[in-house]
Amino acid sequence: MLSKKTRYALKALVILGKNFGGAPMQISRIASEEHIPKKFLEQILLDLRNAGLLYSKKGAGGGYGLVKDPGEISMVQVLRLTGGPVALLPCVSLNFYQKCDECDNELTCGVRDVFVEVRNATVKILSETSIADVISREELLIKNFEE
Amino acid sequence: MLSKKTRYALKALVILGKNFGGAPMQISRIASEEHIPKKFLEQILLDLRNAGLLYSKKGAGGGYGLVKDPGEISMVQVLRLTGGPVALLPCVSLNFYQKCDECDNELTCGVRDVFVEVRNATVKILSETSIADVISREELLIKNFEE
DNA sequence: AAAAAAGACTACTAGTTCTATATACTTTAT
DNA sequence: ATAAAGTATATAGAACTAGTAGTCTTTTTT
Repeated sequence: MLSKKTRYALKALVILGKNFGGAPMQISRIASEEHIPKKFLEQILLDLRNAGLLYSKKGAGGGYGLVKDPGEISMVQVLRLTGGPVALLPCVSLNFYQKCDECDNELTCGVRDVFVEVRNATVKILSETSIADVISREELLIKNFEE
Repeated sequence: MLSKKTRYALKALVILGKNFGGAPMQISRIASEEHIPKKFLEQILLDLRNAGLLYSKKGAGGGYGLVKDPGEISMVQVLRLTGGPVALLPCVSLNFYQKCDECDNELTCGVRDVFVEVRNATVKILSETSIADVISREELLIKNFEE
């Protein structure tokens, strides 16, 4: 399961993606539109800014905006930034690897082998999907929903 | 990430799968061979027994064994039994569904749409892979490893 | 220059979940 | 009878998560 932090980050990036090119957007606005606790969102956006995904502007009329085009930000990147390992086992994670201490030899572990496959499938989808893709999926869903 | 409970359950089922048809296997033996805390494993095996996957025999010479052929037990079944939702978002889970409270309309949520795809890919792999498959993968890995 | 708007940063707490252990009990084989 | 083994429940400790609070800094507006 993804943490709320990751979920909120994705939601925020989507709304900022829709706003890309416009004036910076305030934390409080994002928080209220997406029903995210404001103080929590502050921390998350700060992380995303420190990671170079967002710029920020202080003072009146300030706020946050995407640095890059939403098409250049992949979902997998967001998951990793916000601390969510993609893999289901630590011994299978590319970015948060940890040896399973109960395992004698992970190279011959059948369970691990299966979860390598799962991770590959997941990473494929999440690395091929950008924030821009999420936005266009959303538009499509809304269109179909209204019919 | 899967819980240790799920990991241990998978490991135990694999070793019991290798033993399928033989005499029941004691908890303490499984625990020591797989480096799993014995008391913790007790609880896990009990759950798997109550779910109908294992039989147990009390008293001297007792222990646990698989009820069904290892080819009939899928990995996804084990994950669900041991409480691990397969999906990365609660609103996407088939067996542990929960509404995302920050979401206005999940039918038009683009983020959710992507994670439905991820879940489908994961469930496909994990439902097509049985304990018997894990065992044969393991044999293959050992063969390749020894070369 | 003052005030207000907005983000930056750090610390903390409450709650939950996970992992593991402890204790007492029941059944079965010898 | 005794020992081997599973059954069942309770509980403790650790780690993590989510969220809150407070203070500081920067920028704009008046």
